[in-house]
Amino acid sequence: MALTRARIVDAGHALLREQGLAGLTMRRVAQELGVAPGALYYHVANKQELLAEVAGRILADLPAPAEPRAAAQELRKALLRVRDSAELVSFVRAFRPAALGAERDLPLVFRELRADRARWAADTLVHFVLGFVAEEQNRAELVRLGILPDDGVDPGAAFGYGVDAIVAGLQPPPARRREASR
Amino acid sequence: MALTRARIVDAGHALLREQGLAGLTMRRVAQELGVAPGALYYHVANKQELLAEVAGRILADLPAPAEPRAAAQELRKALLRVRDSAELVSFVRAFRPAALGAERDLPLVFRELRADRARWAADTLVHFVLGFVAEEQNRAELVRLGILPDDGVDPGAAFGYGVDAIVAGLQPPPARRREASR
DNA sequence: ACCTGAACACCGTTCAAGT
DNA sequence: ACCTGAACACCGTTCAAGT
Repeated sequence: MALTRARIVDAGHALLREQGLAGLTMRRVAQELGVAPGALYYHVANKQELLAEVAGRILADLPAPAEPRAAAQELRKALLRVRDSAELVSFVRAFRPAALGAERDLPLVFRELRADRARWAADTLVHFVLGFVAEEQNRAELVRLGILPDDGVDPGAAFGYGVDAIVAGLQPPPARRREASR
Repeated sequence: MALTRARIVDAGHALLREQGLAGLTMRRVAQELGVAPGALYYHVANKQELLAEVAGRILADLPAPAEPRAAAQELRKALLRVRDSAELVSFVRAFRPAALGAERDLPLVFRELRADRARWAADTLVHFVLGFVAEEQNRAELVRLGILPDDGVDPGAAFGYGVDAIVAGLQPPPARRREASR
């Protein structure tokens, strides 16, 4: 079975899901594929490039956003499927600005709300989601390591509260507001 | 000069400021202090504990928040003084929940706005700030490495836009709203 | 073209031994 | 009590050499 870029990304994706960012090393990817570590560098320039590719996989099958609150919920759901993914996506967003999955189309949704600042509005919501889920996943890792007890609290309610507030605040200014929620 | 916990944290803080998270290693901290790496472990349990202490330093001299928007601006300003600090603070928040600096007092500010959900409201704002600044700092690191060109765009305006929207959305529900901004 | 073997310059952490 | 020296089990990346 030939070593390909796709197989390397698959192995990286699986490793991230199962072991988190600490378990996603070039050497382990190589081991998983039964090749020497150096072999990876024939198909991938460096670890950063692999991480970018894996981040793409995580957001690949996000449904096209129809409404901001649903989009935020879907984004969180996709992130929670893979350990440490919020941190990774934040990192990759820094050099692939907003070209990730259906998150890319979020400004289109906000265009109807406020055509002037659709990009800023979408980024505001996304930054909240990433900040929220990053902390959520960091805590989950600490619980897994036995450093923190599982307090059994579901963060979903706090998340929904934040999303509702932000989407409400992103509506056009109070002066000419029409159908705030729907 | 005796090796103390405080001197170790100082060295870690300096290293983070100057070299970022990648430059903050136990071995470099030891080198900076002229001791063997193992010596650190007599004063600090592990790297994680050192990171938590450094995060405390970063937020130590935040002014007490009087108003949400000012608090968000101050938090961003404090974070931007130290490379990679948003990621670090997010990590530390996961196991020292909201015990960091004056950020701790933010719920008090929101209590006047909506006593019911002061904690969630404060966290919503903080998660946005951390998500925003994390991406901002990740981008800055990539520019420093020459991987990304400096596009010269000031993120301050986008940040202010997001903060304004979120704080507006965090007001009590539209039905009984009084003096939304002041 | 594609991969191996071996190396280089690093990591965090532990621990016997010294003082 | 406090620190050194040396080791252990790792990293990402490079590169001559093989096929």
